[in-house]
Amino acid sequence: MGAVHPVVNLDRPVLEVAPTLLGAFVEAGGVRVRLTEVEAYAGEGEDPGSHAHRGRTPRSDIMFGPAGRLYVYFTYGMHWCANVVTGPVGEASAVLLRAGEVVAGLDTARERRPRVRDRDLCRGPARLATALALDREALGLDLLDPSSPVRLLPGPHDAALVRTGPRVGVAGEGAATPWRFWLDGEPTVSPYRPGVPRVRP
DNA sequence: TGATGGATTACA
DNA sequence: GTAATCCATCAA
Repeated sequence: MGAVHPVVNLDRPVLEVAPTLLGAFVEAGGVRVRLTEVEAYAGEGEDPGSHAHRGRTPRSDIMFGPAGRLYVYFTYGMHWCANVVTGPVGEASAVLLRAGEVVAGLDTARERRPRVRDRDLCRGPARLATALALDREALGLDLLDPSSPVRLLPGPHDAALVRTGPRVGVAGEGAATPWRFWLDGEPTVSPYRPGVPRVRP
């Protein structure tokens, strides 16, 4: 069964779910993070920036599964990034956890990310995954299961502070959609960097 | 089977 | 500004 008290109903369109995750907590590896920045990624054919754009593959498979699962992927040969799967089974979508504020387990987070200021501990998707010790081991975990090693917990959400804009690092058609959401005034929100358009020789 | 480039980060 | 550094995906 699903969660007794889901933080939000994740089994809805990703664009509705994504902004409501701001202010919620993710807890893993002894660290709790308050989410300040996320991005929505939709499914097959709808979103050129999505891993599921070209349909179901071994990697994107989990995005087609039930909402509330953790999707972690490896990129640039060294980094892990974490997503929350959303929407009904058969429809691929997920929310990338881009940044947050460490609100518990600060010492542990500092050990995992030495030599950076506290506000930079989770300021970026791969940094957030590192601070929470998320990697392939966490792929597919149920975030709504209270006994899960990685959990999504309700937190105060102020809709008036939500801002939107284009996603970071997404180029091409997918760059036009303002599917990045963040909380205004939060120092932990990552700096914006436009996607580099793919150039053909 | 080989080529390509990435939802990034740290450091010069 | 650019090196680091695997692997999913795709073309053949």
